[in-house]
Amino acid sequence: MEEDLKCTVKHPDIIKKVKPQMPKEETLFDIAELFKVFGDTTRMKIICCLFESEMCVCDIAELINATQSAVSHQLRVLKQAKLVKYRKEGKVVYYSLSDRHVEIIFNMALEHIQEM
Amino acid sequence: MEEDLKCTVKHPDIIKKVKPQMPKEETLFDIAELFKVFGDTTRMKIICCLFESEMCVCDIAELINATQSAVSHQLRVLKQAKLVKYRKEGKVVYYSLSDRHVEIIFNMALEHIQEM
DNA sequence: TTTATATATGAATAGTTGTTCATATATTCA
DNA sequence: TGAATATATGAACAACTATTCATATATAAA
Repeated sequence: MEEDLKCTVKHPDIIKKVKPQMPKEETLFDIAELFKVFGDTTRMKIICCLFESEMCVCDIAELINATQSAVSHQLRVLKQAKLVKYRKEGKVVYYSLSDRHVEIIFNMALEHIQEM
Repeated sequence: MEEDLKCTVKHPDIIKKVKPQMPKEETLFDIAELFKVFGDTTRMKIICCLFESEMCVCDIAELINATQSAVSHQLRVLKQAKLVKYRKEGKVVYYSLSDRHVEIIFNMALEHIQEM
């Protein structure tokens, strides 16, 4: 039941300077939530499909070799994060990226990966 | 034990066009892994601390109000993802961002959040 | 209205992950 | 050498998440 030993602060001046520059707790939470959505291979694949054009659920499933159900569940997550939008045409639902940010964020990560 | 019903492909032409443009499985996996690292509030806070200047473990812990142990564990994750680097000075270990990409990716996400 | 098909969704499960606690290691100083 | 301090790390646990299976809903066509 030992508490985690606290080290003593080394640079109170730096802490004092950095503290007010930190984004709000809520903002950091939202950003982490957004990245969480990107942080899954299935969702990443879905996003990549949509770089080219809108696509319906069953074509996505076929393309990334996943079940319709899995794709549908993940599309819901992407929809909630406002990363994709959709339109219905009869029975078929077409999904597409909701804005260009998604691709920019993706490419930035790709660059980082490739430099490592 | 019913298999997930497969829908029939709607647009074989689109699939044929998109398929070769998809990044390699391995690349997508790596990118998702990278985003996973960003997808945690504690790690996000640590990263934000380091935008301003290098910082030692106990100052980070104090600044984001977390235990030394939690910070240390998360710094290891960030280190493994090559998002931070460190230098040792006696007992004290100073961490800093390993490149500017981190800040760019962060800002892109911030923009996305703020437009929603 | 019945049948077939596209998509969505609830529940269960297995796997993953973050924190905590306890302790190890490394370094400095007396 | 011994005490104090900074950091790292292993194990355990709780919380979360992605997939699967089963089924519901919605639309179209016969």
